[in-house]
Amino acid sequence: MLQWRTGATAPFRSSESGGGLLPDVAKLMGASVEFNRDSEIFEQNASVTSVYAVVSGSVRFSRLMQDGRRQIGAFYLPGDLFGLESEDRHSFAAESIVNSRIKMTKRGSFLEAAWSEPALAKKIWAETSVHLHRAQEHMFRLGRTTAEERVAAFVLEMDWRLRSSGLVALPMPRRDIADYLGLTIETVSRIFTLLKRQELISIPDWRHIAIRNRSALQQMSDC
Amino acid sequence: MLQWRTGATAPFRSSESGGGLLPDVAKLMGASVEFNRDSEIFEQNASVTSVYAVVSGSVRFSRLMQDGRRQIGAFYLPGDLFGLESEDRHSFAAESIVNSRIKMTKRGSFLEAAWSEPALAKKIWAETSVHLHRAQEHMFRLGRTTAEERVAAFVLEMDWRLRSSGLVALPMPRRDIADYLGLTIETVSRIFTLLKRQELISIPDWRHIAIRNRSALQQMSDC
DNA sequence: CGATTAATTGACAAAACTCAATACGAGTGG
DNA sequence: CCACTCGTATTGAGTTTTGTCAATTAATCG
Repeated sequence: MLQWRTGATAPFRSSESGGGLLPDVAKLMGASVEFNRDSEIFEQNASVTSVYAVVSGSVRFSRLMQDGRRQIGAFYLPGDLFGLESEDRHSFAAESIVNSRIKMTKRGSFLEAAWSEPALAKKIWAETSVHLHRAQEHMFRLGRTTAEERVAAFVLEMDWRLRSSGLVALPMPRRDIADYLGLTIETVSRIFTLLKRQELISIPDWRHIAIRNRSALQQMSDC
Repeated sequence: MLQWRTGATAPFRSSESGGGLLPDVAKLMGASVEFNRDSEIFEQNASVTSVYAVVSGSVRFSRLMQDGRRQIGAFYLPGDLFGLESEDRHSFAAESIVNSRIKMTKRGSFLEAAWSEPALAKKIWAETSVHLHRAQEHMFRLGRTTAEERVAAFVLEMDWRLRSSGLVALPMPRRDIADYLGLTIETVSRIFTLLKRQELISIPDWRHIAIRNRSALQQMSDC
């Protein structure tokens, strides 16, 4: 069976801060572990023990309510560091969406190493700051944009973050997309169909979106 | 004229991480400056120059779209540090909601001091991590909860963060509440009226909310 | 090739939004 | 001190967007 991978086993790279962030940090990470599709990396409310980095595959960072409503706070893709939190407990869970290779290190030793060297301390902080920045962007989307704008932005975000210039191989099912965008799967599906009819995208199969009119998508998603 | 203040001029305190975070950081901050009601502390897209701390008053952290839609990403209240970002440009603006006293320091010197001392570096990171945590909480609210749940959570959040056990003096108008919660002012107003009719709160005047049934509010807002 | 899971489509319902009217309150001037 | 004005909040009526529930279609996996 062909293992599903989101892009190649990419070298570490920070998506927003222009490269060069993670190579140093990567030295602090331990050996990599394979997580199967849909397996839990850490549970919601579990105590924080480790820091993680995605080598290949992809991870959803999600939070569940008692009644089953779920919000995905982020997707972690190859090159992303995650689980780097100062709190004692995770307020979101992390699950591998597909078979994924994840590097792990105990948080304590990771941080001790980090604080001992100013340049590294700065990078750890900058990484957290990037995550904060992304969370704020996403918050903005969830608060103030239409379903159409969210889906358009999602396609562009995935294209950018997976570095898949034009043909996006989505590692996640519609359910995850919906829970990320604060919509239902039905709405996501309808908007995909709409964008297809407007010839902004095409959908060769469920897991691929091809961008056919990038500037129109950008205009639609622009904030 | 009586100046509007959100609680007393409180000593620094970190809301989530149990106190003791900011006293050390406060030493790094410069002199305080008074910002008038509705004045801009930094603009959206402005380059990042400084780090700020609220001494008294309150600040909204907001982002505007071309067509006028606005999302408030956070409210900063006495004791909060803000503007601590690794990016070069602000993607949100910061404006004082009421007359506010703000301490400021150049980011460069602040960070240099921080990195030179591991304990301090750790606190700076932890502070950013707290902001990240709040952003994720808020993201969850915006994505997956009803108007009623958002408003209930808002009242409790303000009560907690302003340490106003039961009688909340809201520093911000309905427009800001709405833009924070991703709703319209009409919806916020209707929900306040609803909560009042259910006797969960009372509204002595526009700027005050009295909590009358805390556990019911908690249940309503609970995630 | 059939069974199972995931995605799409359709019809209808509900939540929140828009636009308009009204009420309230703070501040100002008579 | 009272009346007037202006900004803000509330309330109401009707619309829109998105959600819900059900049926159908398309992939995937034995």
